Amino acid sequence: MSDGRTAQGETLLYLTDEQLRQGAEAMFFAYRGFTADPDRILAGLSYGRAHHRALHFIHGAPGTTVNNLLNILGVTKQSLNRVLRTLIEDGLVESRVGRIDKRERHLYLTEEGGRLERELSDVQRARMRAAFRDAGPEAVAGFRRVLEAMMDPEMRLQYQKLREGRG
Amino acid sequence: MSDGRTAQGETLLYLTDEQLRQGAEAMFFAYRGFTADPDRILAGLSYGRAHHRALHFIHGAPGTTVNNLLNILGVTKQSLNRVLRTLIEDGLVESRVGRIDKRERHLYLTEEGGRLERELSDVQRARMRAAFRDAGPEAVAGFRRVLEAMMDPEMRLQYQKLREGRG
DNA sequence: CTTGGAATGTCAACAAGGCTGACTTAAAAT
DNA sequence: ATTTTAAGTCAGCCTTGTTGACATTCCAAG
Repeated sequence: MSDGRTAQGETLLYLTDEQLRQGAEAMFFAYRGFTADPDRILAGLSYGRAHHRALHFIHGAPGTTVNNLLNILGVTKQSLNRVLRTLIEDGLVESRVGRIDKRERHLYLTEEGGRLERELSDVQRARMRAAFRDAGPEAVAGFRRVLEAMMDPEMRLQYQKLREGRG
Repeated sequence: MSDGRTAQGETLLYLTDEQLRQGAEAMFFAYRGFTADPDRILAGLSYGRAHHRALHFIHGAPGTTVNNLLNILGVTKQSLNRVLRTLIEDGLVESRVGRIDKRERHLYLTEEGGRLERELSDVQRARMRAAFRDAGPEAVAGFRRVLEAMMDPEMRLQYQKLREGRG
């Protein structure tokens, strides 16, 4: 309907509205699965998905500033601050004043914060590992190529920067 | 780290913790992109993502019951009811009492509801179409294989049932 | 026919986690 | 000296999820 030349051959068959619709539903259901396991753990503490995301990215880029984290997460500072404050109060995250620029706060996981981050990412990785194993290496390459193409350009930059920063 | 045999060869290289970590981040950033365009439209209308999801699945399975929708969306009936009520009040969704079982309510999009659903899915499909086109058919096949493997088994059943129901 | 259970709807209360707007403090940059 | 930036804070609002309690309607089994 939207481009009117779906029967042109195999090369375009995967771009029919029905295929795109299935892709959207796959994203919806898969994302639910993706977050389900960490969510179960977090429900027992008094934390949520937002805390998990903060722990995840602080773990991945120790010493990151609040502003940098803000850009990665794409939320307001008020929203992030609420989450960050509880994590600092509970001793999961440490906030150090910058040496070069003393306005900045650099964020690090404490030992306890590292433990929770690991617990959360372990269950999430377990599911992803199983999915990757089931689907095979070529499917995984395609999975990543499509997801990267689906990101907003700015988010794609953030994503690539994180990858480079770790190798 | 978690399984200790990452250097065994190419076949397992894609299962390193770092690869899984990147997969998780790709999911996070891509899902943001996936929802960004419909969210922008909804923000102007006093509706949210929950309304979009309801419209989407009613469109895809006209006449579905409330209970069926509940299972697909995975939320409580109270939560769905709040969303559904506003959509019905605003004339976007019609709720018909079942003929065979009069306890059931069958849900249909009105003309206006269909219009909004199309507007939302058009922008979402546009992004997905571009991503699929950039990534290529084989990547798309892999994308779907991995997402399907990532779902909870019950959700995978729902997903497959929806696919069958439409061909 | 009565009763139990299922499907639906509704009310109230609550929490997480988004948002805006206004404002402060400290430090860097101009 | 002034302006801008980074961070934090307070207050209030919205969406969307949750529980729990309860009413209604209706099918089906006893």
